[in-house]
Amino acid sequence: MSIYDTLNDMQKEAVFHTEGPLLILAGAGSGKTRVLTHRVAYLIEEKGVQPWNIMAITFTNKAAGEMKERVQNLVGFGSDQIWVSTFHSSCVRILRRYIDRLGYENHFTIYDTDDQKSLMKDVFKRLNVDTKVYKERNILAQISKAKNDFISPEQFASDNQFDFTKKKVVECYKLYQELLKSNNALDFDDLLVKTVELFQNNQDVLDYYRERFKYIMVDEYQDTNTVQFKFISMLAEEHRNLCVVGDDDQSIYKFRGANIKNILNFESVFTDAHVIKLEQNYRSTQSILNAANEMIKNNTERKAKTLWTDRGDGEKITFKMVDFAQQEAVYVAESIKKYVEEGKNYKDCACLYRTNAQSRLLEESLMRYNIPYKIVGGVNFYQRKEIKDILAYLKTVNNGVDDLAVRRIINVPKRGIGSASIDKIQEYADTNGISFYDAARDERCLEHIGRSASKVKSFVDLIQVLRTKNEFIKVVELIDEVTEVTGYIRELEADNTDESKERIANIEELLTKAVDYQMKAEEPSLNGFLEEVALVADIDSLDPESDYVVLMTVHSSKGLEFPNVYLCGMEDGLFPSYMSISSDDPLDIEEERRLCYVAITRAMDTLHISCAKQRMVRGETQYNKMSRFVKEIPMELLDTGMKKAQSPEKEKRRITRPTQASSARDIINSKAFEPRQFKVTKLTGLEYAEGDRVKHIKFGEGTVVTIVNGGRDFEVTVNFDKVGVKKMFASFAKLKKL
DNA sequence: CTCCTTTGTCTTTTT
DNA sequence: GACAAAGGAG
Repeated sequence: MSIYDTLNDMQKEAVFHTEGPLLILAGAGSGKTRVLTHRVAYLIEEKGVQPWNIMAITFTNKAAGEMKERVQNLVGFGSDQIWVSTFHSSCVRILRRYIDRLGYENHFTIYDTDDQKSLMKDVFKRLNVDTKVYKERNILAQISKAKNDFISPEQFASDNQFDFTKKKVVECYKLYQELLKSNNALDFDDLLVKTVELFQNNQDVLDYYRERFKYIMVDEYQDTNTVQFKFISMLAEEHRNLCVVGDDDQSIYKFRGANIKNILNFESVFTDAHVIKLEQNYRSTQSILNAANEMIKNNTERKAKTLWTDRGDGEKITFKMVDFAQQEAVYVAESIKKYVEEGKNYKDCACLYRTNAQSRLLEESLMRYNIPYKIVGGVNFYQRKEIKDILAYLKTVNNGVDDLAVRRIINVPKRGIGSASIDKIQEYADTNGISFYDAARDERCLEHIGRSASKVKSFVDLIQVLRTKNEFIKVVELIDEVTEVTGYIRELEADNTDESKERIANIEELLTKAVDYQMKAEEPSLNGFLEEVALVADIDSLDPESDYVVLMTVHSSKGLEFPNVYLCGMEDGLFPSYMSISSDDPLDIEEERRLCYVAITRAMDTLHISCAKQRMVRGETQYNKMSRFVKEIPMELLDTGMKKAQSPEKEKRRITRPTQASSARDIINSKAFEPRQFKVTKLTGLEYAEGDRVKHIKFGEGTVVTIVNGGRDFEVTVNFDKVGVKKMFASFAKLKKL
């Protein structure tokens, strides 16, 4: 009996095939992580491969951590020598050692999206770009696309030399790169690009890593882009032991430059590649798989596969259509409540949606029902103002070359250094070819700026003191020092609002993370901390120990599984998104369908699909049809909740019931559970009485005729001047007394 | 220089 | 509808 006996035949084949290129087409839930971990174990224990000769690349830090842990359980000895990490952190590790060969300093900083945007703003200013014509986001997207395809600014220029619309973009790309370099910074895409450049120009470095990584494995291969492909194929070229695992049906990151051809054409690039399909699913019921299979069949660009399981049919998929988006949220909350009352756990439930904006309604509803929840994604912890401010201080202390960071905090908290002074310092820096911080330190520069000079001086002194201290103290203490000396915390405390309290809590959270880092890291350093912080995704913070419902986008849910899944907002225009419907490229819809496939296959036991006829999007009401994807699921797999109705008469009634009333009822019901801490207008005691003049948002002004206490809510009858008598629920009508 | 109001953009998804 | 950026008043 060996550890490999638990694998099925196909999985075994994948594990035992260790030499040469291997493509594993692993359907959702087919145990690909098991295969990967067992393969690592097999390499070490049966093939005598040294652990440090193995590299495994995953998509998220979380996946990397999980894989490490599972390998550890299988192998035990030496597993910490295996290089298990994401593309980005692998590259950072390599670049920290060798990037000086490309003329950067080894302690470079990593720019996130916000930093990129500010830098691009700077570029626009310097190039006199009309912000009415060009958008930072748009230009950055084009640059990112170029980088993902490994196109340098020069190449990009010559590719587009006859395209006048691209002329500005070309200039921006060039200057953007120059500024990044002078700030000693790399953006996310650069991490890959620079590593590949490093390999191309330094044979010795490439040889070193080729020798080191004799066996390479890549997870989520369908989401790799061209640079990433270059990166791994360069590394694997000599030993050719490249094993990639992926599912073309789960390729959902085209917008980020993922090249689905990497997986579809793997066999034509590596002609001797062995291909293995894993189609047995160990996660979901057959009903769920059937739904997923039937839907994904509608895609043209895919390698045919059909998932199956021996788990049995299981329950049908519930489908619920409601009138208003609010009701959908209530429905989900009630359903979760029932689920938990059956003795099950919150943490087994997940609410998935297409866009982050949808989380709000769900959040409010879950709150009312006292259901613990956690939102993944949205505004990333590290994107919050206070966190970015503190980190900018740390960056400035660590590396005064990052102009963005310095400019961000030179007047935070306010110390009387306005934009005029900042501009002057920048000007001085530019003309003398030095960094912003060095300019601020320069006596001669300060002469130009008059009154604020002393203030700039004291800022510089502050940083210098922190720098000196940094030599002796830990990261945690440095953060404490920063928040203390600058008066950052004091200012927030003085504010004493809910918001400022939350900010302080966030800063404390950052301190916890720093302590965490301090204990975990082999050689803790300020630089190391900043680096780790730059590469974490929100999904990495999911804690399997605590019991809460998880809310996230379908994108974030990739690679996860939950016994009970709610798929919300299944409406045409939302999912599939309006963008993909109106696109002239039919492949855009296919990408959405794959996304939907990912969503459905997250579910293990039960899946609930819901949609609303009416919903507010971007401040305007939208009326959407049920998603076309739902229609692609065979009816017999769906439980619409209609069956129990005995007579067709009854059926008809529930459909034609006035929408306002039913929606009001749901909202009232939801309020019955409302714990005290939430600010919702109390139902007892209306601000108006019979005979009062009131105003309704839609019907205009009118006179209250009667108010009837209907138990949970008041039923108000109003005679409106323009539209006549209307009956409505008080909590829903939101009448204002005049 | 700071604070307040107005205006505009966003919403598709993220390492 | 929410939030950031820009513009104007003090």
